[in-house]
Amino acid sequence: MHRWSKLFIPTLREAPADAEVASHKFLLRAGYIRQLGAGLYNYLFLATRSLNKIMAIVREEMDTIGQEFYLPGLLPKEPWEESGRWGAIGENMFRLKDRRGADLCLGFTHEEIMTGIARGELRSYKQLPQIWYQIQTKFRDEPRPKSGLLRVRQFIMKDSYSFDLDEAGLDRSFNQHDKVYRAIFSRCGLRFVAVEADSGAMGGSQSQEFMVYTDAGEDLIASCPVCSYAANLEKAVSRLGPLEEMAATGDGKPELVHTPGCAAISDVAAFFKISPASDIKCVAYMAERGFRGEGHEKWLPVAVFLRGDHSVNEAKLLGLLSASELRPMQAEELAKYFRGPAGYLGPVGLRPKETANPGSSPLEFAGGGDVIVVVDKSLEGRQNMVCGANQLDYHLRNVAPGRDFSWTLAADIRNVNEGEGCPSPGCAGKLVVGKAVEVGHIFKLGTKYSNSLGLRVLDENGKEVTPIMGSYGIGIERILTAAIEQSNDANGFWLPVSIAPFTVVVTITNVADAALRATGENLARDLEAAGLDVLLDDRDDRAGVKFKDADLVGIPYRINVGKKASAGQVELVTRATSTSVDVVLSEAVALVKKRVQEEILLEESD
RNA sequence: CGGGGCGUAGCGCAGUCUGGUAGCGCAUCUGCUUUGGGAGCAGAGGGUCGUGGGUUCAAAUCCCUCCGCCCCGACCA
Repeated sequence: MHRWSKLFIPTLREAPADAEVASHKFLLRAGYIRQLGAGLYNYLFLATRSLNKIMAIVREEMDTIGQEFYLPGLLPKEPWEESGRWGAIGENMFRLKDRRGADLCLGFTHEEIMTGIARGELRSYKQLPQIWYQIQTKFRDEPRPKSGLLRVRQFIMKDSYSFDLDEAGLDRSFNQHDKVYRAIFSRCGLRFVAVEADSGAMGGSQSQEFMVYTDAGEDLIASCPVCSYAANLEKAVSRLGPLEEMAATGDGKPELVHTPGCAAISDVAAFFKISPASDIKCVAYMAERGFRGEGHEKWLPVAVFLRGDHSVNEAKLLGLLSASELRPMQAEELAKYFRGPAGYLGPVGLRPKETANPGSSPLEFAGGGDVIVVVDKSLEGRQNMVCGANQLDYHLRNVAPGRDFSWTLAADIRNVNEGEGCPSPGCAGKLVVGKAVEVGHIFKLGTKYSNSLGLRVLDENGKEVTPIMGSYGIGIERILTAAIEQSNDANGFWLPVSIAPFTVVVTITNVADAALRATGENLARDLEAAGLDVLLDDRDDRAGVKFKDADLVGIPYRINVGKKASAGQVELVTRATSTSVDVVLSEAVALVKKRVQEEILLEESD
């Protein structure tokens, strides 16, 4: 039996000053974790119990579709060179040398290693499909660790990898993961949503994230309250409402207008008495293609045009250009490519580069032209717009995209705004945007790794084929942090029974009273015999101290053994609702069991 | 890496501007009282003031170096 008096549960009355988000504060205060360094935490007793329960659920569910492995965290360079990621990943990978000077890294993710195993062993289509997974420590040299366990440099991940013969097989593996992930997060008591996600510059056809809404999260999610549409803002699209075009002036051709001091969109809109939606905003970037090392292309000029009331989504732009990095153009570059200053940039008169291979990825650009001109789709077909004239203090009006200027690419590169129309066909809902934390991600990889590492099997015709892969991740600590973020108050937090370090704490209000003590001991033993995880608070402290601690540390149920015990009664407190009921001592075990059972059923039915 | 902030007892902080005995609350230890919402009284322990250097009779305090941590921006579980 676990006796609080013998355990190391260092609770804090005050949170350390540098903890900002709720989960970070409470994990520290409740004695779950202690910080070792930036993005590095020691997990103490309670955290370890909770994480073990989470991993047990993950394992149980994953075992229904896959096989558990355990790979090294310390990895040689060679597989990463074969895939090209030794150079591509850059600073985010921890690198080291062994005593002989050989390059090694700390495991960041394991596509290369799993694919290497497959390459060495898989020979026939008859051996497919395979789903291999592991629960293992990952190391990432994050540019900025933050928010306690939410973003760290060492964390536990369940990662799995699927190998299939064809697209249909990949669909099955992907859907199996989708189903299993939903079961895992439900059983962990999370209120989550599955959203469409960006698959990044790496290609890949489909990508879905599992998100838990919380202000501590770093992602923005657009979702429709009417239908089931939900997407990461990096990927989200929307339907725009109808717009009234401005009337043309003069002969309807572009007309130069003196607009002194009107550098900002709001100034321009006020000057012309138009809505920002009728103004063309310009954002000028330099884009880097390829990655440092091989195949590196130097900075390319990119001019992005979109509606004045819209903003550029850099993730979409990166994907569109197959670029690895973006930075704003500097003043000399603006002068070179636009011959005009910031605030008065416009598309008219630019010479757009042409794409050498329209529609394919990665895009290549033909010679000729000065700058890659990207136009947001919402500008297509517009009339009589206002834009910068590429000279100080002048704008153009009566500008029609397509008639008065052309472009290299027209695509969706803007951020969705809250209130815009849901993109689902026939849906009239208006999108809402909320912050969320990512707890899982499932991803169709395609043949990137099987190709680069040379994984082939023979199909039924004896022909060599390249298996198609998926990769799938769950952040174990993030399940715990997300659970805390979604269930806390001023006094502490409460975890779902499934992942709480203990299910019930038996609080003996006064251990100096031998009768109370005996009652508490017996009750705790009976609860344990009934299969519950019990913590007996037998500390020689005042009742108030023990109540405060119990409220703090995330245990969902508490039984007070106190003044009514002599009358054969104890008190069952439900932390989530802060409500208590008196219960006859002899019925206490059954009641707790019933509550726990109900909660588990509720979570599993989500 | 760019920008902002911080580093003084286990935790939260004051002291730094204006150099001169290192302090407060909580926690800890001992004793007595108390015992259903972070007890009271009495006593005690605990500090290379992040590091290194400089200025000075004298540095937590002024100057420089380095290190660490937190927050805001580009990455991801």
